[in-house]
Amino acid sequence: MKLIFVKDVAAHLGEEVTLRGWVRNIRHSGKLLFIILRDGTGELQCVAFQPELGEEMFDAAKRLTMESSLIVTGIPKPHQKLAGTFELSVKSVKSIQIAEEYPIGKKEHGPDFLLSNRHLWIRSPKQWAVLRIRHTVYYAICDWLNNNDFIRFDSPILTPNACEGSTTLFELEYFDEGKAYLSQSGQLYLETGIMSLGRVYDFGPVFRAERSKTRKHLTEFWMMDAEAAFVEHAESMQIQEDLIRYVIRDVLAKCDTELTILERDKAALEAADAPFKIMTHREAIDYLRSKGSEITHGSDLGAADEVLLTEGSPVPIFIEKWPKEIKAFYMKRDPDNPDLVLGSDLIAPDGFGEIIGGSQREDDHDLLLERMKAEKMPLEDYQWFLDLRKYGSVPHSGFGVGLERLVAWMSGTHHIRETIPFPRMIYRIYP
RNA sequence: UCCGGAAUAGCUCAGCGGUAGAGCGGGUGGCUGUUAACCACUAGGCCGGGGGUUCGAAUCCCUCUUCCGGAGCCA
Repeated sequence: MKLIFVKDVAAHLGEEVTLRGWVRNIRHSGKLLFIILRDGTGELQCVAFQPELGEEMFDAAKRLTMESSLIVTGIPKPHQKLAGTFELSVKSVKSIQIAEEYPIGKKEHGPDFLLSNRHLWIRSPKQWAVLRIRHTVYYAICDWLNNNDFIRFDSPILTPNACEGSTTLFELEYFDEGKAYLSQSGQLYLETGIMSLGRVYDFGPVFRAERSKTRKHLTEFWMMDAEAAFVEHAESMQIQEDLIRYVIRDVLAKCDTELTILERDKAALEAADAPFKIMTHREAIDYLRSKGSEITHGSDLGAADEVLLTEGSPVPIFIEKWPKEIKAFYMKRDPDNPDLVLGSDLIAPDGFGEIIGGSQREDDHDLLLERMKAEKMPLEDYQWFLDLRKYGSVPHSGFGVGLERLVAWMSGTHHIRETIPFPRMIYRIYP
């Protein structure tokens, strides 16, 4: 009994093999029975013929229901109807458990029902495909960083203070130390890491207690923050572009089946693997106004503006040099214009929105202190951060990639809630 | 938090003043090539909760609850 996975059937044609998995669907027509088996690596049609299986085993196999678990032995052969694919000629079927009436049917379902059944929904082909793309994107990011001298430097999730001070944090009691908060970004800690390791990154869940209710927001999401010493603004954007283009190529190379299941336009992804556009914030506003937007200079881009801006652009667009008022305290002033900061947002095509936020950091102690005072930040909580500007300060830059948004773009998934196994949103914490 | 929309069978929906419907899923039977298989039969309902209007309400009005979509904030 040779145990194999569905993905490997092509290598075992004509040879008796055993597979284990679940029933995606089952059909029978008299003495013929078709079981669509899935095992995590793929799907395989298993064909059982009553005279070959014997009446007893055939009748037992007919009692399998959708999502029943089973062990099936047979011989892989070319599919009789679909050229280029394979099917299993069944010798024996053994059920492990007969599934009860499965809640998720073959017809469409509403999002509320599916999210309430997320623990089962993840078995569906599109969810399977998205989660596999998530895996590929995650490791592509790590691969690129590891190959470009970045060292993994895990930042804490429990923190004594806010990173940027702007967004609402989840708060909890921390023994006798008072309040602690769930991290919304590991960035400030990463800035300490570069003074030891040169280039560092972290990758983990971060938390925002904002009452955001859009297809681009979760309260718990995964972010990769990278930070590099001696890297200035323009070089940082180049690093971001190289990283994202590597992810695109890796997803195209490894996830062809998944992209097909999701009906993702692969040519559009291929086209995105080209030099990214760079616009200043001022240029972006001018462009948007020329296209009919009501946006004014000095304002942040709304969701509709992001769509309008990237319309017709095959590649993502960097928006750089933002007004200092609407960006975080730690961003470095533009030496050519003190009203601007050397920050950039990377906007993905097709309305998938901002996938990276990055900037060169303020490395001058006094300018940083002045900015923190202006923001009325509790300075005693940030002495360690200010220390970095006292002991060998260097120019440095960093950026944060939102994993789910990147996966949404790669997979062509409209709503970010499908790009993480168990999405956390303001009105949903189950399952 | 604000602005829209929705709630009817397990699921997706139709019905929009006059006896509660379909498809899928479930059950029973039929079929040797099915692809969300097909065919026949069958079970399954406090029409989201509360209040009103009416001879009569799933249907009209008020209210509450829940969910969805969008905005803002951001990745």
